[in-house]
Amino acid sequence: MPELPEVETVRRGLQPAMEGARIAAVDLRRADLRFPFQPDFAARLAGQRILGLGRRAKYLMADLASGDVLMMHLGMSGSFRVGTMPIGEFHHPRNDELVHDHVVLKMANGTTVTYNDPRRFGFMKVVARAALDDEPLLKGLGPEPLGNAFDAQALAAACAGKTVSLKAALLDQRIVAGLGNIYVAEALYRAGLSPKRRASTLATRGGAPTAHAVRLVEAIREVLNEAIAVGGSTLRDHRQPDGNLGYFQHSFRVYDHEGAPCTMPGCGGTIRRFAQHGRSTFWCAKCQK
DNA sequence: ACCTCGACCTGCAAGC
DNA sequence: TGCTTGCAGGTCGAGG
Repeated sequence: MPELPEVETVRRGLQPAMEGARIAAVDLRRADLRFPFQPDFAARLAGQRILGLGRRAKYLMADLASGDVLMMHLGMSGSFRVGTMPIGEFHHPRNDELVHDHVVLKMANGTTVTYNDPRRFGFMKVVARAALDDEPLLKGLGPEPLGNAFDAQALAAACAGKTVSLKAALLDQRIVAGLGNIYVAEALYRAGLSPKRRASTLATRGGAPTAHAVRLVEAIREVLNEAIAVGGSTLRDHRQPDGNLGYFQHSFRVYDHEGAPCTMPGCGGTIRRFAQHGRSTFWCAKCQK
């Protein structure tokens, strides 16, 4: 799924249809996604005006006039459509994809916002805004990688003493929130750091950031900003709500590039793939140390 | 407390 | 052609 740049792209695409609009009714097409919908889920949405649509990590957060917040997570294969028109110039939904339309928000102005998720790893949940600080799903989340709280100091402190690999640390949403398998690979490559390196090597014994930590923070910020600027990455499942494809997949330098030559100037290595923590890691062993 | 691994689900592509 | 296998952008909870 959708990592931070894709979720942010979805947020921006949904904003015009959702912000300021009122939810007239909610059509729940099944009782559960990753877990069951709350019994009062639809009732708490019906009739509510959406004041704003935000994002925290990979969660979309719709602020409702009632004081509730609708949290939405796209899992691995979740996506939205606005309206009933075929989505975009590149893609027309097939009938067998419509069976995965699980939630339809019927807005008072007549438009519909449809959540589709074949694998159903995504979910939605309503939480009182006043209770957000105690929300278990948000509680342990680390800083936003594009926010002020995320810097080399913070990354080093979070990694200090960690015996896990750098790859595992960056995928850990408690350390930094929003990265996934693609952008971790791309950031580590740009920073010239091995995914196998121990996370603790980003900090000195005193816990201060090393030069590696500084480089990595810059690489993370850079790759996320570039991806957001072009609408995220489009793999087989994901597309923007307006149907347009993201373009960042054309800018992948290592992810899904097994066997390709390393493009770092003067490197001459080859991009390799191996399994790490049950997921594919792509990297160049020659220039990532 | 840490860390690893399996589980959750469907669809697609590659291999036989 | 059809079957089987492995893989996919995430995360949680059980177990070591």
